[in-house]
Amino acid sequence: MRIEFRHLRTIKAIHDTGGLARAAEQLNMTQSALSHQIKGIEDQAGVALFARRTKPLRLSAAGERMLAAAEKILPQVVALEADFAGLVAGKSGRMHIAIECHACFEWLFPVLEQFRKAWPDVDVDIRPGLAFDALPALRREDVDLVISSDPEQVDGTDFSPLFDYEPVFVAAANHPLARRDFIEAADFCDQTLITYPVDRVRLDVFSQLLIPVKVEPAAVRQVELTAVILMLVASNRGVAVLPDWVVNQIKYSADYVTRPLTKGGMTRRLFAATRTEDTAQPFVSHLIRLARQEAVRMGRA
Amino acid sequence: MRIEFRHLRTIKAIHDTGGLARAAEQLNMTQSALSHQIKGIEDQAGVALFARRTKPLRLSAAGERMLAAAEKILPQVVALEADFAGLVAGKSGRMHIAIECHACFEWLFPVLEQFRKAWPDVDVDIRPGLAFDALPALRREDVDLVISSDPEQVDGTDFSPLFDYEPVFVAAANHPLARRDFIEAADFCDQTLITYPVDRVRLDVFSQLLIPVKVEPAAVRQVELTAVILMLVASNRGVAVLPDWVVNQIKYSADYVTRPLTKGGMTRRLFAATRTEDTAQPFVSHLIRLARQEAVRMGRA
DNA sequence: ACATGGATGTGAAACAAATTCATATAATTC
DNA sequence: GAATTATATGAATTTGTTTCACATCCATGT
Repeated sequence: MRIEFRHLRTIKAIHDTGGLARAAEQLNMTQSALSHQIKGIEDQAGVALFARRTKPLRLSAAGERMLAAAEKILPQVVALEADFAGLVAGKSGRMHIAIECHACFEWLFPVLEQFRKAWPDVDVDIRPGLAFDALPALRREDVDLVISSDPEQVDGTDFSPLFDYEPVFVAAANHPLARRDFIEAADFCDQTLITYPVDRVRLDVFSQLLIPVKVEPAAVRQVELTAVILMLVASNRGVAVLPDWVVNQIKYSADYVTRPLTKGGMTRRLFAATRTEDTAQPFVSHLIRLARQEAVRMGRA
Repeated sequence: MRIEFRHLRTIKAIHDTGGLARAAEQLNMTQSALSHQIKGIEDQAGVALFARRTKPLRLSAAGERMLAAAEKILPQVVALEADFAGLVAGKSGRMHIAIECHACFEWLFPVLEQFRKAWPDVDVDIRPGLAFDALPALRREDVDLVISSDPEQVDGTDFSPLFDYEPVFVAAANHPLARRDFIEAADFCDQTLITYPVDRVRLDVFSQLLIPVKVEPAAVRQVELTAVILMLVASNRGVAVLPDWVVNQIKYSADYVTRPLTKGGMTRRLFAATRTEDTAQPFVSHLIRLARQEAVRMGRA
């Protein structure tokens, strides 16, 4: 017989109540059961847990050590059980997020800051490096939410719309294309296009504009950070296409000009993909609500 | 079914080995048993511990939390079991000491310092406030060793001789009795006697000298600290009787004079009382050996 | 798609362990 | 020292865990 929590609870109860009978009552068992239990541990460990010489059973040296261990360990189990209870009640959980849309970091981060305050027991994280393959990762429970603009009809996966955005053309104020009313695919063929370092199919410019008409920019340069992309654009090292809300926040700068893509402009919609079973979880829907609010806030900025 | 160590071990093994089958092998059980076990916890807690969607069974959010708890708790149990093993092997244990002889603090403390280094896993303590009633406390396992000069023939209690000492009369150098060759009981009847604040029967002067011949000092003043007793004696506020080894250490001072009690001097023997079952414990006998060595050292001082 | 191999899940039976019941034994109190 | 209170013990019982045998499921290659 190995030591089990049961035994720790028993030791503690006997010590607290100062007797087998009272301890048994507290644990909803018979005094006999406890006696057998103690005997079991003593046989197994080969040490006496109690001084039998006296009547109101007192702890021996070994017993004291076991009690000390019990007082340290039991609360941790209680915490674990409470944790589970929280998980069941939807008060705690995990919210690991994959972002297909590279620029989403910008608005997601402040949203998560808010979220953390509302759900302190939920384990929040953003998992980069899943730009492609994000939906399988969702199924696999590697992540719990995927930000994507390409809803797919997958069984067991819900796509909740977050907000619409417009991929816009960005160029330096003195760029030749800056004078156009709108930009077309063909305009890119003699341009250097600066993009995030992800697969082309994940970039709106390519998937929505260039690939369908088979236009290839003169050059493509991949840059990680949004701020750097804008810097390069400002210094006329190339042009870019970014979500409107990224550029909105620096629109006041005279260095950049934004122009719609195609005559009427292009509209895209961002979705939060979640497992159907999780969608109803209170903290999941709350995060989605927060994201929508953030979109409104960005629109005003 | 409540959470038990078994379950923690299971979770950890599955995570470590990355599969039920391998984990089962490591735990010397069948894969089926683990499957049932997991189901048991999941039913009980109402949470899924694993993501069943994938094949190489992966931990879910709840599972990760349980694993975290397991990694924290299991080592503590191992420590407890190691502790027990040490207790059995006699490498660890408890050594709570009661001193009947109030002045024994002086030599016991350095002995315990040495002892602690040799037996770091033994829980050492000196329990004051048991001056009387010390032997029952030993039986009761309140303490594990009693320093006493009154061996009693008690069943199950061993008295190991430590060393002999001589209770000596101490007075200021200019005290009238200082000129005597030795001191008798009758000499106390017009003196103020300074003693430790304990029951008279525990004081050698009374039990060995004054009580048998029914002599009462003019006054008795009780003082806690040895240093203070000597200070008072030096300033002629009274006389005292202390073990020779206490006075030896300050003998060079011209302020005090020591004289034997009765013509031939009085000899007393100090014993260590232990429970018979414990006497053979290696650390118990080692402490007794250290005490005897300390006596030799004191004799030389 | 379909077969295949590796891994997990499940029900019934076997097994092991913990608990209870009834009662003995031991320590404490008056 | 009798009464009282507290712990121990053995056998029976109940409860819980593990095994066995087999069903299922998932991933992969064809």
